[in-house]
Amino acid sequence: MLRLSKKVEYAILALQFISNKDDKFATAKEISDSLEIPFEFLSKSLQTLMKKGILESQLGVRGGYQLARSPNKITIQEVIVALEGRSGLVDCTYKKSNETCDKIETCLLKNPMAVLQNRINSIFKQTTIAQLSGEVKN
Amino acid sequence: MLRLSKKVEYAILALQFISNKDDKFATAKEISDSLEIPFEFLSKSLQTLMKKGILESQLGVRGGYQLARSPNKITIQEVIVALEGRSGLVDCTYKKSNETCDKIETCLLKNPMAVLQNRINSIFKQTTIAQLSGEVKN
DNA sequence: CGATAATACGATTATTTTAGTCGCATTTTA
DNA sequence: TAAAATGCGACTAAAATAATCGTATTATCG
Repeated sequence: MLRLSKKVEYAILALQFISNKDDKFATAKEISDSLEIPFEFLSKSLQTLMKKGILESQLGVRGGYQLARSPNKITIQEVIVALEGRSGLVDCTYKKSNETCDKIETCLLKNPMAVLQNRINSIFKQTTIAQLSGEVKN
Repeated sequence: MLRLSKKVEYAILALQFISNKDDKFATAKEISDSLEIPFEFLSKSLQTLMKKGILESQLGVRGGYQLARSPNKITIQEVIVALEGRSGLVDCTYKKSNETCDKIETCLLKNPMAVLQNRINSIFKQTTIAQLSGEVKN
């Protein structure tokens, strides 16, 4: 509950790892070995991050992944959205406007939850990969 | 992902309902009918909230539930903790101190995530049932 | 050119968590 | 003493998450 999925958790660790390698390419194998993360599982997340423009990949023999931009420009929010799609505290806060729930008129949850959601999102938007590796101040 | 469970969602709605009934007892049946929530499922949550001191119950025929204290003294955080037990963004932020994960020395996730967790918790601690029914300001 | 080391990607399976149900016991009141 | 309620444990169902498998494609190096 209110837990980050392994997909996101692994991805953040991997991004830190890649970030620390700096200019060289990091291979999925190398990352999964170092961090003891299932290779196939990690690979798919890296591929997703690539498609979303967070990572760049190089195919073939000396290939691998590198950050598409500076780690202080990559927020956790982006990583979450990339890997999970948009999500909300309650279903109705991320439903498209046309699929309204049938209790919409009387529901006392949607608006206040949307507010809380925004506050939480803003925490994730403010936190970058670079910050995580350094200290995060409270 | 980062979604409130139905248990918590229903419980919050139920607490709002009970709060609006004021001094009278609200029965689980009444609540589940009004809010269209599965009766048995809701009942268990209400019983848990009772054991945790958020609700008071009266057994027998004219029985039911009422708030154990004013709705502005009941935070969402309490409801979440009551129903889910403590939870964290990543496993290690809620593991007991003795069951440390084997990557503890090199892990770059635990401390920063604990910080984010605290920020999120503080949002939930600041939000009461009374506030939800009124407006929640951003 | 061909072997090898890498990513790309869809399909499938396994595991865990969440949601919901059932049955029966107990309590209280009218 | 019947009826209306909560209390509680065991069970089942469904959904989400995590992990695996198989195979195709791409690029480099010798």
